[in-house]
Amino acid sequence: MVKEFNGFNLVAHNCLINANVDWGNVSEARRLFDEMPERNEVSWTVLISGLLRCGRVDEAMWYFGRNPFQNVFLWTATISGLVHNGLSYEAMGVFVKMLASGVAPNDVTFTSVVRACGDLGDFGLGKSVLVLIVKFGFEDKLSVSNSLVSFNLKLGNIDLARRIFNRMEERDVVSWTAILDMYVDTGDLIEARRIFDEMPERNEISWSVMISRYSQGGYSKEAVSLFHEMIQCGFIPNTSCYSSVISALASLKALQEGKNIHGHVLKIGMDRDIFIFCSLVDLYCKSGNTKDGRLVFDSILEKNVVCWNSMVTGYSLNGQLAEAKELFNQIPNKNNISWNSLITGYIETENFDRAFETFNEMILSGEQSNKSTFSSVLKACASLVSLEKGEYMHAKVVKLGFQNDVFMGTALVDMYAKTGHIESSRKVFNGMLIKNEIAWTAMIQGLAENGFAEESLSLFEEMERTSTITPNDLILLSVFFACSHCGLVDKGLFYFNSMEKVYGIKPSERHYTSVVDMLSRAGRISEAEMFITDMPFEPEVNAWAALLSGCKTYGNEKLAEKIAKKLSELAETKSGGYVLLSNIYASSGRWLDVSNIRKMMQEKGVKKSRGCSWIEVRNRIHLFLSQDDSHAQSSEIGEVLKLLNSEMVIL
DNA sequence: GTAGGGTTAG
Repeated sequence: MVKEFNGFNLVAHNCLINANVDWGNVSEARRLFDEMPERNEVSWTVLISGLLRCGRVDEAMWYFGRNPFQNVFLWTATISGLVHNGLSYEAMGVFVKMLASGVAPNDVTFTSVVRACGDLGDFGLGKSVLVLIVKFGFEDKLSVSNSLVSFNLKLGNIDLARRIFNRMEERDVVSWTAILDMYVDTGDLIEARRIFDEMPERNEISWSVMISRYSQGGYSKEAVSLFHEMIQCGFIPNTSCYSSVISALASLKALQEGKNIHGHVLKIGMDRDIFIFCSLVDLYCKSGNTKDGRLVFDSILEKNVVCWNSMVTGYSLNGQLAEAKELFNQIPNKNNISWNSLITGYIETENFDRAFETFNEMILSGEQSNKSTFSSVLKACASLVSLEKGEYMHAKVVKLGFQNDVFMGTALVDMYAKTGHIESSRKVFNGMLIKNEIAWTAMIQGLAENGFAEESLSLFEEMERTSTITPNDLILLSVFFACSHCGLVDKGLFYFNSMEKVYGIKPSERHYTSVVDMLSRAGRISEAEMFITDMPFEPEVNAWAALLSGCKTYGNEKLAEKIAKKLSELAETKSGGYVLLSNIYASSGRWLDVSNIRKMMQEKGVKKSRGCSWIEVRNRIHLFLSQDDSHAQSSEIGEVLKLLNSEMVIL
């Protein structure tokens, strides 16, 4: 029996309110509700949950306070709505009031309440709720068990989550997806994939979990191929899948395929999803196309801070720092990622002064610097060889409690190594709780480049003995460098020969050059010559230079002449060739040849990067370029230099 | 009225 009043129908009216909320017409929904001569509990529930769904919390709570009805639906709708708006604390408050009012919670109430406990990260609270769940008899409800599994996963109680999962009599796609996410979270993507393949049922969310985690974990190719598989299996990808796969394509710089998906997304009308659009901005920018990235960015109607950051990063990555800075200034609600993006951009373009300036501004603005900030800024200290700044940053890292982070440790190891303080470097390295491949690389490389060849090699051997890490191309380069500098040629050759067979790494030009250097330094000139001619690709200019320097040390005039000729041919095509050749002539006192080459370079318009050095005095970097006296005190410095020269005694 | 998923920086 439908109740009629004033020619209106109460049930139909409630439906109309709901429909208006769904269409985003919240004001109309409110008007309809306010003008109703009579309302039942459904009217109140529909309006309040609708307002909460649209994020209009204050209005919703205003109505909630005036609602005359007592029923579990209304309480539950309000609790879940608050949780959805990130107001878990308030949600728990409503739950407590609900219990006090005498209305009994049901299974749906508990799923929301457990989620609130998870969002609050409060294990004790969760345990108290569990007591209530048992008291009301919902512990075996599938949805409640699922929420308990997720709660424990979120708080890191993996064993407990697993136990609840194993104890469940009934499992659905949600349970399986939660447990899949557990393996994904612990970084065991292989086990995660096994679970995924064996799941009795999959929906688009299970697919999206697997795809997004492949994408986030840097397994871009796997993400893309799983996406294709998903479509072949007849599933319709949701927005999450699209944003993840676009992000993976961005990492792969697969512009064409990304464009195809862009077109498809527009066609099916997913053109309002901010996640997809952030990834699209990233796609175009990572492929070097900031213009199109900007077009996509400008087309986003309601920009959030993430898409602003994507665009700033895009400009930064492509060296367009002026554009990056301009856009950065316009961000209405910057977060620390915005700052980090700009700082990284300055560092990548070697604008270290600007990087530090921006870092200081960041601190002054009250923005929290995080681990990423320091990992960038420490890199800048390393590039500037600025120990003073580096130590200052180290102190800040310790003060903020970041010192046990593997990224921090690695950045510090590298900074101390690059500034020549290998002892501090070792100290940081030894104190690191977790050492990954990059940390080992930094330390082995640091030792080798600071002349501690034996130590570098023994650390490499220690890594092989004590860790599961397999050497990468950079580590091997350092190993060759070390072998070369302590005359362990045969050892170096042994590792070179193991590269492909044992470690599965194809030697690059730089590895070959390193071996040429190793042989030349040891005086095994003919072997070096043979090696260079047998290389599978065109040798680097540096390889010839290494051989030439060996010839000179060991007095092989004939070969030296041949190489010099070869080098002058190469100089025609390779940009660094002229510079190298002129240096070689200079070192053997052939000044006429040197000046000829310089002339040739000028005529051909070849740019030589200028010689450059700097010192740090009282926390300021003083930069000096060759043939340039723009330093403010250059004339005084020149005078002092003259004085020092006159005082020098030639022995 | 419910539980599981997504975008940016190192």
